[in-house]
Amino acid sequence: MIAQVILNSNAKDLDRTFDYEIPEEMQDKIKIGNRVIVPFGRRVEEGFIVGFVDESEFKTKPIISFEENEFINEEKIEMAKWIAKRYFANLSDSLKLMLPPGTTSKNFDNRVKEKTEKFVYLVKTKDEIEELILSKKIKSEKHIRALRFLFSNNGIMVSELETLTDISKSIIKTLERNGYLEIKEEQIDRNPFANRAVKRTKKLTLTEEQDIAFNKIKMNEYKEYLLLGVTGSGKTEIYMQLIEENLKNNKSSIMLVPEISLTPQMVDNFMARFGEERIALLHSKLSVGERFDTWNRIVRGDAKIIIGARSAIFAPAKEIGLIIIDEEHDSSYQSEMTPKYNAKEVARYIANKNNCPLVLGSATPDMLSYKKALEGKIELLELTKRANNASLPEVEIVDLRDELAHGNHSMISRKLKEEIEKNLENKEQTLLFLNRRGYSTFIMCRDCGYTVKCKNCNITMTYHLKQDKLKCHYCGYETKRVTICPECSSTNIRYFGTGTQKLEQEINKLFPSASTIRMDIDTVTKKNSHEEILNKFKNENIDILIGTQMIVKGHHFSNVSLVGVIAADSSLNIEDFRANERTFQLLTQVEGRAGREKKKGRVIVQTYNPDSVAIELAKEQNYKEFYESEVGIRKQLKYPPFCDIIMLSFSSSYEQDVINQSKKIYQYLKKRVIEENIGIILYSPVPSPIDKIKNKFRWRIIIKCLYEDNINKLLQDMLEENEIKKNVRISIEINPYNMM
DNA sequence: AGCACGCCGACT
DNA sequence: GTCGGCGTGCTC
Repeated sequence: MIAQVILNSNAKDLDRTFDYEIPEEMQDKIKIGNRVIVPFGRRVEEGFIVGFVDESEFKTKPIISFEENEFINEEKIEMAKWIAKRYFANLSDSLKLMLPPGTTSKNFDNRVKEKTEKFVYLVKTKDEIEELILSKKIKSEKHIRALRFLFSNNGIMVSELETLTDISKSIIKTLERNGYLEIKEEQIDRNPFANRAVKRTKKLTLTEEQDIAFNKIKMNEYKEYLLLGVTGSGKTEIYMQLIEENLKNNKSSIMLVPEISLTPQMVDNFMARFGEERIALLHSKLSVGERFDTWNRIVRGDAKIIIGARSAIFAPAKEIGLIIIDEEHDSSYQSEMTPKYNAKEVARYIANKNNCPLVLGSATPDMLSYKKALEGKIELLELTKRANNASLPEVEIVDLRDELAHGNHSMISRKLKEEIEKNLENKEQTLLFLNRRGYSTFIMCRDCGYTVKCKNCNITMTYHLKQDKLKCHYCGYETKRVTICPECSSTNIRYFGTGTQKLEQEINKLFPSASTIRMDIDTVTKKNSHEEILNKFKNENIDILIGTQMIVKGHHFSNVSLVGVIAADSSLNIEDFRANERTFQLLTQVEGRAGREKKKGRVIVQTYNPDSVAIELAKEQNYKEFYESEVGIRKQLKYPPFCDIIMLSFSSSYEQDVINQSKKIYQYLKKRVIEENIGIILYSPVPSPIDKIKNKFRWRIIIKCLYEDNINKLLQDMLEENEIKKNVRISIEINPYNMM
């Protein structure tokens, strides 16, 4: 017997099986999915057995060693093949999705131990690291890249030495030897959800609407449901009771939530209902060791309730009986890293194979989901009332053009100012939402129009007040503040646009006695500070919380009675066909934060486009009407939900190579499309909206079509039949959310 | 992806 | 003469 092995490598040339002889003593023990060590050329590689054949046309070498792997079986291999094909990824990369992240490595001895206790701190600030790199003391590109990667977590890297790759280890050791960084070992508890004592709760009585929805969902049958419910309508209670139902059948449930709403508050709810020991929580802040432990609890069947972000869909659950996707419209379900899979599509695949229901929940569904619901392909379940009888908040739209006309040039309209004052008087809390971080979003010379751009990326740099620096939000590059225009030497430099930092400053000036706290990526960095900020806001009764996206998802603030949206237009003016949809979704979410308990909430939405349909309809959370108004445009312009968008992205350090490569591919596609009369809309290659990021030039080809087997075949052929220059990277994404 | 082979220039 | 640059090709 011969074993077919997929090597643990992401090289394109190695994306196929290699045959190996099975030594006598392994014959009856070795199985599909086993992790093996094999000789390869004159080195040794790690891989996984994906099949057996009787004989091989190659002269085979024997497997060196094998190890049981509970996470991979024939089903998982089949799923990995499906993913590799559908999303144009390596089989090896797709297979890795089925393993706890960070547990594959070149060296067997490096693998994670079940309990990891020692952590390594590399104590240096990001500034010091950049300085070090600039000083040219470290010459190797590899070392620099590794350093940047290791320190991407805001200067302090926390990791378990055991889990680092050999290369990283040796780099760290070398750097330490030369005194460039310090290593400290310490034992800490890094899981924000560990050891939380929560009082157990019992299930609530469902409202009539909830009860109807709940009873329509049938277990043990593959079917898709769309739970459309206004914010605060009690979708979570339905999820919990479905999970309870599924537990009675002794089956596992997977619930996906956007990473950002995987908050301690939400988790407490589930732990209080089901008990910590039955829940497996998968989120990005878990260390490799913790993740490994959690996967083992799942594979052993100890934890039958799996809650996590996108990648939790690959958890090794035993007998899946229910999949829930909360906030199903959220962009985080589309992976931007290879394999660029969509968790909703994967969930559908898994639900189908396991013959179980798939429940999609949202107040503002993806237009495709709602279209399918209207067509009867998904069963629509509706919740139109808020569960605790709270009324929807009172929303007022303020026209900022009016403010300007009345000489108010500040970010806070007179109405919003008035309402904040009222709240301060009544000792109620206020939430201010602005979808931009930093201080000023761009810096321009008033005399010649010069704007400061990042030297690595073709975008404007954002000014950050606290560090007094300009930052690139794409690559993290920082530079000093510009006081003299490098083009015309003028000192008439102006800072335009506003971010959360400036807003905070302005609020402090306007309301000197009010206490404020800011939450955005710049203040949420360490493992717990997300929760710390929210706790502080709640417990210390801070008057005003200022923040970006992250304050709007899933939080429940009982004393917040006023929400201010500083600039509703910021998501309206982006160059993306989803601009209206995003604005509607965001506003609906934000408005849902106001007055979720007894008090009636007030929302002030500031905008320069008060007539925008998205803004107007979000006021009443009128999803259906919004859908009706938007669907016509989508149909006319051939956008989702009427067709799929395929984005072929080309990037390279050499501009001419990207251009030539994209043109060559375009010619190939055009020829095939004409010759074979394939019904797609193929656009010529153009530079991406941000045409340079991290010193890589970026071009793209957009295709509009229904993504079916023949299109997949066309693109697979394209990759196979065209010689692609080594320095050019091609990536294919189906229905990307980020079109920049 | 590694790693060796091999073909050319440069240098103790 | 040999050391070392990186283009090419192969790994079951």
